[in-house]
Amino acid sequence: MKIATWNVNSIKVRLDAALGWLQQAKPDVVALQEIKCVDENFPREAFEGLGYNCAVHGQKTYNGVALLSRRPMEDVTPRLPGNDGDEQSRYLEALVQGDKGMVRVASIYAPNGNPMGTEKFPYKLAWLERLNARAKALRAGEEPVVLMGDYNIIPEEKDCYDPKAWMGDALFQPESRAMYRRLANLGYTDAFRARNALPGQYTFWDYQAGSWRKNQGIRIDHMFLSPQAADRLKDCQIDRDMRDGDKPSDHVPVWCILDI
DNA sequence: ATGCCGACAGGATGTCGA
Repeated sequence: MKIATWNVNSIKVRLDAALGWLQQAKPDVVALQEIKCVDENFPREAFEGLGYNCAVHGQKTYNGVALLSRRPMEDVTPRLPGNDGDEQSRYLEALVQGDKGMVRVASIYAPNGNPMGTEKFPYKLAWLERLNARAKALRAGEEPVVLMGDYNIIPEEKDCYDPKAWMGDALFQPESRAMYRRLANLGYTDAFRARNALPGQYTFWDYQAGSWRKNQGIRIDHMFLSPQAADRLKDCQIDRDMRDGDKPSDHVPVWCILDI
């Protein structure tokens, strides 16, 4: 089973690129982030035309997450528990049937947290705290779980082109990096790092300053696997070529193969 | 030190992203 995550930075602008990528990459399940549209405006028919079911937790202008799946989805649940007053659409969970068993998946768009010194950074940490609690509850179920998306966390120095340039940024604060480690300490595996230890493996390159041309990127899109999912991990890679296409997103897809 | 680019809402240009 091939499972992928991609921050598309507007599904409206990225629709043609997404349809082309789906036909070439042929994932079974896809988590999308930053769809930037309300549920009614999500281009369901286009994805259904390629054989995908859609689950959408949208929002006007900002944020918005979705799940695509060839197999029907069950237990479709938007929002992270822990703060009913949080209006931002950043989390969507569902249960999917594989050939050999079930897998629970979540599309995650963690807050950016910049600029430092504003309320945005505490909001980021509080949101990640809620994600940690959900991850802990799911781990207790001892089932295959994939928590994937844009975490807005640079885990280590080798995950960015110039650590000094990111020192003052919310994505590289010790508190942010600690939240990544806490997921690992719960028993979740960073699927990409389980397969590839090299530095310079990025998932995001800024539109500005020729970042892509100079390969000045960061790795912030992650797939965290519960122990039962990690046991079945066969491969995990970054579709970096997608940064080269026509009207590219600033993020590229990350995918893994699970024997499920 | 800041903007660079791109998307959005709306109909000019400010907000946001990372």
